[in-house]
Amino acid sequence: MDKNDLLPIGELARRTGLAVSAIRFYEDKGLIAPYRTMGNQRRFLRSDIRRLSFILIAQKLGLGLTEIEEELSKLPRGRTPTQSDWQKISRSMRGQIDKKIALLSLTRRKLDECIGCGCLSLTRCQLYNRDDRAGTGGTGPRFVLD
Amino acid sequence: MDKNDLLPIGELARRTGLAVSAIRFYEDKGLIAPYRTMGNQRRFLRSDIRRLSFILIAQKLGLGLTEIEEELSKLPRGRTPTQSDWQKISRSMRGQIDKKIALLSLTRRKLDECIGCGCLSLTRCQLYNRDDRAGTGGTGPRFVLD
DNA sequence: GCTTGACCTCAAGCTACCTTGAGGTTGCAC
DNA sequence: GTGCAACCTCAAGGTAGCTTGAGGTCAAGC
Repeated sequence: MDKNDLLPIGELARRTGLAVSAIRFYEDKGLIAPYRTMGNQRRFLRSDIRRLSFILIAQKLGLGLTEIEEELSKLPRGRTPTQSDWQKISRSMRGQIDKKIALLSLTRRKLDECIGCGCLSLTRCQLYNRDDRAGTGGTGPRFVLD
Repeated sequence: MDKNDLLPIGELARRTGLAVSAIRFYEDKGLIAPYRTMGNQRRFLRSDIRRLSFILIAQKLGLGLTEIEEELSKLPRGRTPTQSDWQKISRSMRGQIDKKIALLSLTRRKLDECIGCGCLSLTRCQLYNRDDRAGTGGTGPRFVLD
C-alpha cells in the first residue's frame, strides 16, 4: 500500500497495451475500481495490471464483459488478490477452454462426416441443427460457440 | 429451375430458423442474392438454405460477415453449387477449426504452466503477451482468438 | 371485390464494446 | 509560479449484427 506502488492510468495503459479510454470504460462497467487522488485522478494497484490482463484473456476466450465481471467478483474486494485467489479463477477458465475445444472437435467431426458421406446437406447432417437456435432470441453481436 | 422450387422469404426463414429481417439483412450485405417476382417479392433457390446454414456455422466459428462473404464468393454465381463446390469450402473451414483448436490448446497449456509454477504473473508468463496486440487498433466488438 | 397475411422499403433503434471530441483541471518540472 | 503533458467528465459517434416500426403492396381465399 506504499504510495509509490500506485499507478496513474497512463502507466497502466502502457503496461497492458490497453487504451486509456478502454480502462476508464471498464471502470464504468465495474470491472476495476481504482483509488482517487485528492485531485480526482485515478490511482491503480500493481495487481490491477493482472486484473486487466485477465480481462483480455477472458475476452479472447469469448466471454462478455458481464461474464468477466462475474468471474472477477470472486476476487476479494479491498485487498490485493493472493495466488490462490487467482488459481480458483484460472481453473474455472480452464474448464471453459475445455468445453470450447470439445465443441470445436464435435463441429469438426460433423464436418468430416458431411464431406465423407458426400451428402453435404448441412442441415440434414445436423452440423447446424436449426432447433438448437430456434427461439434463442436476443439481439446484439453473436458470439462464438455459445 | 422449376418455378415450384423457388421459395419465398418466410419459407426460408422457417427452414433455417433465421428471422426474415436477418435474411433481408444478409441480402443487403451481399451474402445472398434472391430472384424477384414481378411483384418485387424475393424468391430463393432451395440451395440457398444451405447457403444460410453455412453462414450460421461460420458465424459460430467466429467469422464476421465480411469473411463469410469471401468464402461464399468462391461458390459459382448463377448456378446452383455442386457437391464439390461445397467440399472446397468445407475443407477450408476445417482448417480454420484446426487453427482455433490449436490456439485454445496453447492457451490452456500456458494457463496450466501459470498455475503450475505458481507465479501466476499472467503478463510475465506470456499467457497474454501485450506485444501481440499493441497496435492492432481497430474498433467494434472484439472477436475470439483472432 | 374485399379481406387477410405475407411481403416490400426505408429509417431508426438496440446491444456490445469502445473511441473521439469538447471543455476543463492537476501535478510535476523548471 | 508557470507551462505543459497527463489527467478529468460527459456526450456523441462508430462498427458489427441485427430488430422494430411506419407506411404501403401483393396474392390467394371467400
